[in-house]
Order: sequence, then structure tokens, then C-alpha cells
Amino acid sequence: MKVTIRTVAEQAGVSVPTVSRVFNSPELVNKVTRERVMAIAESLHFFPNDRARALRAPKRPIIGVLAWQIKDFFFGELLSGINKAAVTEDMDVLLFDAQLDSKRGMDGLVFLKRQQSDGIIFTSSPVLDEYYAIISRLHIPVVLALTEDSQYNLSSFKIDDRKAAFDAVGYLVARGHRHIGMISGPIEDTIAGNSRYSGFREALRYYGLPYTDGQLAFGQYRYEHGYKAMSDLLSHHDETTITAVFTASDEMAIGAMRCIHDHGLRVPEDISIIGFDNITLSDMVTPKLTTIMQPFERIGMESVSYLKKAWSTSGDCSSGTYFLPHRIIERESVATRSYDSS
Amino acid sequence: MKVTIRTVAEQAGVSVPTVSRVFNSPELVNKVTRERVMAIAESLHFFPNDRARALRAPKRPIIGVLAWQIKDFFFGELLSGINKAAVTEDMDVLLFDAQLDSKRGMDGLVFLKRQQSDGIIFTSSPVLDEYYAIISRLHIPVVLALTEDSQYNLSSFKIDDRKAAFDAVGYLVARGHRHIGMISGPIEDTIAGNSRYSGFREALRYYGLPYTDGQLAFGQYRYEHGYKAMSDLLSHHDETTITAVFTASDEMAIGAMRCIHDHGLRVPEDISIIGFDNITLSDMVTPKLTTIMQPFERIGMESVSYLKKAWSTSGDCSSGTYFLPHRIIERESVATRSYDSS
DNA sequence: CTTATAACTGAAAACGTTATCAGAAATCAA
DNA sequence: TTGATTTCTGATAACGTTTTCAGTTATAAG
Repeated sequence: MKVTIRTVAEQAGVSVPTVSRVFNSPELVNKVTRERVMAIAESLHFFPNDRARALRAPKRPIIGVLAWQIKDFFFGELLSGINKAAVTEDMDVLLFDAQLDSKRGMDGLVFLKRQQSDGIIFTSSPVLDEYYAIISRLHIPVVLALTEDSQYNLSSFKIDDRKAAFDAVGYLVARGHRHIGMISGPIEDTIAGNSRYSGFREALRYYGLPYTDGQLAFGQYRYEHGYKAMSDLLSHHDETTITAVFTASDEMAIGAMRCIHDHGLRVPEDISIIGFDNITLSDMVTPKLTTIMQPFERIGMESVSYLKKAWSTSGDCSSGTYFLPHRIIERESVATRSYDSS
Repeated sequence: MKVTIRTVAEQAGVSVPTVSRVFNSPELVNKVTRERVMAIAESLHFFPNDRARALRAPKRPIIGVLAWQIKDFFFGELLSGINKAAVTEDMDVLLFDAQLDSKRGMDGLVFLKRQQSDGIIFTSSPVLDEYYAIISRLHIPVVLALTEDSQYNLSSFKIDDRKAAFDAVGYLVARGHRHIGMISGPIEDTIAGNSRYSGFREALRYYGLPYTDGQLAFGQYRYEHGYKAMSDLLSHHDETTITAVFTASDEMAIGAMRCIHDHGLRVPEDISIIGFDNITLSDMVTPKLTTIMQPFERIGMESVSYLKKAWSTSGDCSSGTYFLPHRIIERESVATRSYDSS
């Protein structure tokens, strides 16, 4: 039933290695034999077993990708970058979706290793101790994408979140805003939560802007959290008189915009919003969302080339966090205020 | 350098099969030996090579998933369903992203086969002849998700697109609309294009509604195409006096809404919009989009169980198109008109 | 203290492929 | 025609694992 290289060999009346050669170095085998073998292989619908082959002749490197959640709007972009790089570098990509479950994430690391990944791209999620316990035993390079780690000396590719948040505030200030609120991620999230928050606070200090707790609300990056957080912010609106809100994710920004809309206010005329990510979505909502762009595709590609480098230098290539440039995408959700009652 | 089951065996002073048993049927090996082996394996950071293992002991089935484009908003949902089912059924999932390139899609089929997939879920794209040429030689079950095929007798899971389109129009009619436009996919696309279009036309006939070419525009499902198509529709607005538009994808619907907005009209007060897909997005835009829900996750799960069935019945399980129920999700983009100047 | 049985272990073969090597046939140079 | 190449092919071993089987030791039954 199952057709292997051996079946082909028997049918063609040649030895097994000859069939192998027909596929791998055809120039080594006689033309008529070659053609006979090819024809037989074709007619038997033979496909070589890549896993058996890899056992003997490990050739194409395999990149394992651990996705924190494949559904994330930006993940597609990241993966697309990884794929593009993998195609040009002649590598295979294996993907595992952790589905927001850290237990499953650990399984994923092991899965990818057991499937003989030669390197792993670990995305989005912070590197928990339990993760590192596994990672350190894998003995293959692991690179972080869209996340970072100070503790364990893993390399990572991401933007400078603190600086980006700082810039977002700067952008608002330049447009006349002086009362600026923020919808932050959870402060325990050291990547997208804490660092963006610090950038925000730092900018407020830098520009000498007022701050009270009523200017800050939290959410888990999703639309509904943005909505909820914005309504918290609006409940303090009389005291804070904020005219602009910086949001730790585009999805929350969009939720916030809806909340503002539901309160009978308008974006950007009454309140301006600046988001974070530049997911495809942000160009599709009305008003179109002004936001901080993260170069997802580029991050994916860089991660791949990092792994390649790590292999060639046999592991000891300089590690650290590589910041890729972010950029502000101006769209429609931020208004310029000629004067602000401060 | 590389640590295999053999390294462990040598260090532990036992034979290779014993180490294998420690991992696969621990009850067969003496407690003290077992613990010694486990300790050694642990200290050497041993991970079994799943591919070598699969060579001898093919156990967990592998599902290959060919994604037409992983970035597609709905693909995450579909994959999430596949993953969930795979976890409970104890299968592995291999994913290949065709990136909208049909050449690459063909490579993907071969890749998945060579990686020893036991079945393939083929998504979104119509089954071109070139595809079937490959599929027919794979000798593993292939199931279509979100697409269908009449020619080659492949099974598929999707909604009844024609009926769904018909229902969308019915929904509009029930809300008083009599001049209804459509933004369709390309008519050559037999799945999401032609069948939704036919459902639309059929409904117009059924309800005795007027139709002229000015009521119809085309696009490739993306936001910008929706925008463009809507502006075509609006250019005939004086003649057609449409009050509602049915759109072959949510993304186009959102583009259309923006176009309407840019023309100084309002959704749904001036023009109602009903979309198709119910991507996450449709609940995030303002106005929230009324749309036809496709049960993506369910489709993913059903595809997996189909494959399982196909394996057990050794291939001859009844094939055909399985329609899963669609549903209209009422949100904010359709207005009820008490009277319509018809 | 036998004997039968259970518990445990290792040798050998197998999975599907490729790499190495050596031998046979064909070709070439003289 | 001989010897030296070149071209082509097949045996054999190897990759990392599991399975089968047979053998050894320990345990239980009498």
C-alpha cells in the first residue's frame, strides 16, 4: 500500500540508492535508468519521506515559531516576515499556537524541539521562569520577537516601547494637547504594559504636564478593555479635562473611540486618540487611527536572520535587545488644538 | 555534542531499548533502573527525536493545513478550531502558508505530504486543476474548508453561500428595503463570488425587486475594493436609489461604510449595509456591522473530525459538501425603513 | 529445593532514507 | 590491445528510535 523508495526501486529493477540518487544528484545516474526511474516514481505517486531523509541527511534548517496567539491581529504580519525570510534562506517553518495558555506554550517549546527545530522564535509573551527552565535545556538558539528579557540574556527584536510611548505623547503635545490620559496594559506586563506606561509618565514629566490618577486606566489590550477603560477615564473627565488619550494597543484605542462615540462625544474633535501597533484594522476604522507603527514584518525577518547567524557562529553571537525603528502613522484620530485651557 | 537515546543509554549503563521503554512504557522497567535513567536523561537535557520515532512507530496522526493566506482575518478562527479539535483528538498540526501564491500553494501540498501529514485541510481557495493534479497523487484524505468543489468529488465544510446571500437580502427586505445593491466578489470565483451573487439575484427575483447593472459592483474582498466599489454604486445612486447594500465580505463592507461616510452620507440612516463573514472586526467598527456569520471555528473542528473518520473508514467515507448553519448577526449597520419610495 | 511463572533486560531487526565505498562496465589514450 | 580513466551501480552502514523476541534473573507455588 505504502509506496517508498524501495517500491520504486523494485519496480524499476534498480537498487534503492540509485533511486535516491535520481532525486538528489541526477547527474550521477545514467540517462535511460534515470528516466525509467522517474517514470516509475511518477506513476507510483512516490513522495519521499522528508523525515526519514532528515534523519540521515539533515539539510534544510527548521525554524520553530511559538505563537502566543495566532489570532492576534499583528501575528499574521510577523509570520509573513518570518515566512518570507525562510523562503529566501531556504528554511522550513514549524508553527505552534499557544492559544494564550502558558501551559500549552511550554508544551509548544518541547514540541518544536522534538520536531527537530534548529532554532525557535518566541513571540509576544514575557519569558516566564517556567519557560526559561525549558528553553535553557533545549540547546538551540531562541530569539524573542515582540518581547524581551533582561534576566536570561536572550536576544530579542522589538521596538523601543518606552521611547515609542514617549514619542506618542510628544506627538500629542506638539499638537497642542496638555491634558493627556493613557489606557495602559497591565503594569505587571513588563513589555507592553510597564514600559509603555513609563514612557508615558516620563514624557509627562519632560513636558511638564499635569498628572493625576484619574488620567490613567488599564486594560488587557482588547477592544472591550479599551471601551471599559475609556469609560473610567470619562468618569473623571470633569477633573482631568483630558483632550487626548494614548492607548497601549490599537484594539483598545478602537474600543475607546467607540466608548467616546457612545458618550456623545467625537474623535478627534472632543478627544484625540493615538494608538499603538498599526494593525491593519487601524486604517479601516472611522476615524482612521493615528498610531505608533511597529514593523512586524521586519521584526519577523530579522529574527530569522538572527537565528541564521547564531547557527553559523555556533551559538555565541552577541545577544541583547535589538530595537527596530518605530514610526508615527498620522491618520485622523488626533486633532490639533490651537489653545488648551491649562 | 548531540544527545540521543544512545548517549543516555551509555551514561546509564543500560541498553538503548531500555531507555526507550523508560519513556514509552515505564511500568515495564525496574524502578531503580527507571529512576536512574530518568535522572540521567534529565541531566543530559535529552529530548527524543519525534521524527525518528515516527519512522518506526507512527502514532499521532498529523494534520496538514494549507492556508491560503494566514493573515486573513478569519483564518485565525478557523485554525483555532482545528487546533482545539487536534488537541482533544491527540493529533499534531502542521501549517503551511501559501501567501496568496498558487505556485506556493502547490509546493505547500507537497511539503505537507512529505512531512508525513496523514490528511490535509485545504482552505479558502478554489481547487484549481493544478491543485487537483497534485491532490490526487497524495493518497491521503483532503478536506476543503471554506471552499468547495463539484468537479473532483472532494468533501468540504462551509456554509451555504447562496442561501446565506439570499437570507441577507431577505433580512433587508423584511426591514423595508426594496432597492438593494450588492458589492460582489469576482464572478469567476465560484465560491465566495458567484454563489453569493446568485443568491442575491435569486432573492431579488423572489421578492420581485428591481435590478439594473448600476446596483452591482465588484471587488476582491479587501477594504479598498469595498471602498472603490461603493463609490461606483454611489455614482449611479440617482437612478438606482438604493437604500441598502449587501456585501460579499465584511472587509469590503467596512470599506463601503467609509466610502459612504466620505460622501457625507450616513450608515445606516441613508444607506444600510449588511456584510458577510462576521470577522472580529465587524464588532469593532462604528456603526457595528450587521452581517452573516460563518462559523469558522466550527468549520475547523468539523474538518478535523472528517479527516479522522476518513482514516478509520479507510478512505471511502461519504463525500460531498457539508453545509454548516450560518446566522445573521444583527448589529447597527441596517436601518428599518417604514416606507420606501418604490 | 524444585519448578513454573513473573519481572526485567538486551540483541537484532526494522522504519525510509542517504553516504561511503568498492566493484563492474564502458570509454579513452597510447 | 593494454592500461588508465571515467561512468555507473549496488552492498553496506548509518541516522534515532521502537518492536519483537529470547534470555536471564527474581519470585511464587508446590
